[in-house]
Amino acid sequence: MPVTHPTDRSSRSKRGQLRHAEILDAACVVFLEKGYEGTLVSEIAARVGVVEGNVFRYFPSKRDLLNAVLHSLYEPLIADVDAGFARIEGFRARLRFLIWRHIRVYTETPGLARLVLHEVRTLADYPTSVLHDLQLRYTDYLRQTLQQGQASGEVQHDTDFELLRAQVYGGLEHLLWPMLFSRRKTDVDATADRFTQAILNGITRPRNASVEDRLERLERLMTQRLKSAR
Amino acid sequence: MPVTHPTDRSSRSKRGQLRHAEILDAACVVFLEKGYEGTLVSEIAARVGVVEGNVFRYFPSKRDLLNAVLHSLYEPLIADVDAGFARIEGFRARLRFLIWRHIRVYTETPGLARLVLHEVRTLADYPTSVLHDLQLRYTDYLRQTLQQGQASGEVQHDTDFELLRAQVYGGLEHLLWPMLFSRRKTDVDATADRFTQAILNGITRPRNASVEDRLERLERLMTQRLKSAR
Amino acid sequence: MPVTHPTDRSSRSKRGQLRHAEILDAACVVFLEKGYEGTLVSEIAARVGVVEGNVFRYFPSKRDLLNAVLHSLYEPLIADVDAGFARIEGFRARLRFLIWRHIRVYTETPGLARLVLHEVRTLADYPTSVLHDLQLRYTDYLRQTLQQGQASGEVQHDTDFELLRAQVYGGLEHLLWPMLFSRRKTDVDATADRFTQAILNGITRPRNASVEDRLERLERLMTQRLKSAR
Amino acid sequence: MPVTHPTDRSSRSKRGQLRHAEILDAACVVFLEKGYEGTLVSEIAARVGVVEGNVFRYFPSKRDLLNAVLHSLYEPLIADVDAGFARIEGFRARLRFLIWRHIRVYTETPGLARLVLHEVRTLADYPTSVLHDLQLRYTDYLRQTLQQGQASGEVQHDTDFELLRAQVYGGLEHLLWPMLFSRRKTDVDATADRFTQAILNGITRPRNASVEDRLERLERLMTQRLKSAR
DNA sequence: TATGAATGAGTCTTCATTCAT
DNA sequence: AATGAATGAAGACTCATTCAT
Repeated sequence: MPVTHPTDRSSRSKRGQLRHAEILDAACVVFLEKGYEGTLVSEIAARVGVVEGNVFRYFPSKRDLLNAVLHSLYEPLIADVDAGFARIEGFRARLRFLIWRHIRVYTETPGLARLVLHEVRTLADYPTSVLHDLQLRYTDYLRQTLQQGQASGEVQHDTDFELLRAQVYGGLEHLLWPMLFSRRKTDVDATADRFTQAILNGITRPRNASVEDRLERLERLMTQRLKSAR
Repeated sequence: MPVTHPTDRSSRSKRGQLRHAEILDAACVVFLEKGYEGTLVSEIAARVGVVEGNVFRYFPSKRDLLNAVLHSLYEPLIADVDAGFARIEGFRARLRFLIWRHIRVYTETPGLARLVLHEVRTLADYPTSVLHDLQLRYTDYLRQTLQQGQASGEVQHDTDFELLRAQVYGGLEHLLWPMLFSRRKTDVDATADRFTQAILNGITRPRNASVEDRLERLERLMTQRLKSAR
Repeated sequence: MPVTHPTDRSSRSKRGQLRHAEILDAACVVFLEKGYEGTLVSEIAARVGVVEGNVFRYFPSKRDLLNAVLHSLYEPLIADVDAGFARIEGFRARLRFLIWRHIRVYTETPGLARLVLHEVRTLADYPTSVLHDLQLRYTDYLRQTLQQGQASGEVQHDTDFELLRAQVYGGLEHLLWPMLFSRRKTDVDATADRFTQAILNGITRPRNASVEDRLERLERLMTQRLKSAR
Repeated sequence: MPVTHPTDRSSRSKRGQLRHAEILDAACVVFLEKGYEGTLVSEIAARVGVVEGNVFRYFPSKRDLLNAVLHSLYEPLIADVDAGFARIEGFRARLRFLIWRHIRVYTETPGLARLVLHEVRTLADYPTSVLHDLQLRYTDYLRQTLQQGQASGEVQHDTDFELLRAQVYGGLEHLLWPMLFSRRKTDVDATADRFTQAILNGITRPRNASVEDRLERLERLMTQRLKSAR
């Protein structure tokens, strides 16, 4: 699954590849910090220590540079999720993992969410963009998890994936957004637990919790009586 | 003999009020379509058919114009929600109403969500902005609804409002976002039902689906017992 | 010496004359405070309580309004200097009066000096302007005073008026300019005395300070001589 | 690998330095001719033959450009005055030199005085500006000269430096101002002589010139008589 | 491969002045 | 005589991108 760029990597010298990476790293930092519009190509260049125009030797446009940055951030993330999937089994555990991992994106790469949601998705050409593909791949693990839950009977059969995806990623986005600006550290595990719980069971009280208890007791009693009566 | 300013509504002629409204309408269209940064004051002016500078007779700055637009969109929305609350009773019905009404915002004012979430909230001064107040007022109905649900015992007592709000509005945002670009009409009622259901009950199958089955069995047993006891 | 304006005064109603004066007064305040460029026609209008465009019914342009303001300020000033001249006699007393009166302009109408020197004289058409005439009339009293001093033998016959005028008004301008921004009150009389002294006698020590000493000695000698001669 | 900015002189190519100088020269001409407000950045650019925005590669703002212009004009001037001071001794000669040199500023750099006095000193931030420093350095030579004159007994001990400075630079400004618009050449030396004379001795006739002569004669006579009488 | 100069199309905002009513 | 809407010509500053060297 090699990363490919419009400019053929093979046609670049060792020095050139280094420069390419330097610019990418610098762009990463600046884009995450300032967003797309707020980022100046000149600042990226200055950070690398090259001249403004030189950036365009490596990336045809600011937008292409952004795409490369997104690519470089998403690929390891997706790989990490993939590894988690290989390690973790069970519908509930996997759902919780996906949520937990996503929260970590917010805490470890603050700015990525903003960049993706508030800057890039706005651009008119989003549906055809590189980012769209990356997001599809990233969210596909949730689709698999849902299917697994349905197969195991833990999840209702008619649960809509689109809706679930919206709930998970949209909900987390709103929940975590304010954190980007607050000083408080987020308790990743606790937040993941609460959120997963809400997704799984909703907010209503199991109305018949005590009913069940009573039923169970009754059944036990009856069964004993019936046995002993025989 | 008070000093009058263009912003004094009282000091504006019929024609002036009309122009004010025209500019506001045009700004509304353009802001919703292109976002804040993407909007040119010159385009708004052109749409109305006046010179660019004339816009500033009515609104001191581009930002003020945006605020006026947001105000003009939110106020009737909030009023409508308020009316709904006066009409509708019961925790479940109200929750469903809030969700249903929010979906209608997306279908009837596509772009508002994007404008609010992807453009304005990004601006550094958001917390002190007019929009922030409007959003607080808008989302407060959900807070009331949650409290009502907890009071009536339908909702778990420890349900976090922040989390619920994130789930509802964040989830709907993600769910409805693609609709802005698709041609399909959204079935507002069906979507509201499904979403409300997900929020209330989560996605897992109710473990106690067989309560009735078991009751039936118990009844059968008891009946037999009584018969045999005779 | 009636003040004449491009718009014939006779063609204006009583109300119109009042408005004319109101605008002039307001303009006076604002021009003195903010300078020419810094003054907005709209602010003048607002101060009067009329609409921006209405100012132009009374004064064809901002520049004309400025001229009228300068006129209204200089005429009484010149009249006052004239009255002083009728009252005061003698070269030295008159020179001191002119200096003293000019210092009062700075203390009583701060802003006029700035307006004249730093704003108006800069304009390319200064030499042909109304202001130029007013300044000529204002400074002519110094010319008369100089001639009087020369006639009485108190002033060197070849003293250049241009130079004297420059020394007096230029020197005072520089001396008093910083005062416009400082909080300290100026001692008008003391300043006038010092300045007049500098103009009259320069800064060097009178070589003949000891004339009286020497006269005294001579008188002593003569007295001794006469005594011994007896 | 330091981050380089256009303002780093070291990071500029030969061509860049040339352009820098070209812009500075053009700005010098236009600022001196039209003043600060009257100067358009676009005109400076046009004069150099570059696009308007390119000016901002070399000078961050119009105001910075002005400062650079003032710097480039004052520094050689101050250096020249300093050299004059090293060459010339004596209170009178130095005062005359300062006046003479200042007149040459007006004849050789017409517009500088206007720029400094009528445009820049007006700006609100003058006291903290580059110009303020330059002016302090420039006028400090007069302060030294005054002290020297007082030390040698040629100048009254209570002469106020503020007043002298005002007389010299304010007087010269007024005196030379009309020259900026006249066609006549100024006789620098003659003007310097006259002005210095006025500053030193004022305008009044040495009332007791003949008195001294007579006294001197008397004293001589008396002394001789006394000697011979013994 | 890199530099740094140059471009050009904005972008919001200001304000004296005119004009229809 | 007054209103207030409308105009139009700036005017400083930005920034992605191109290009000659």
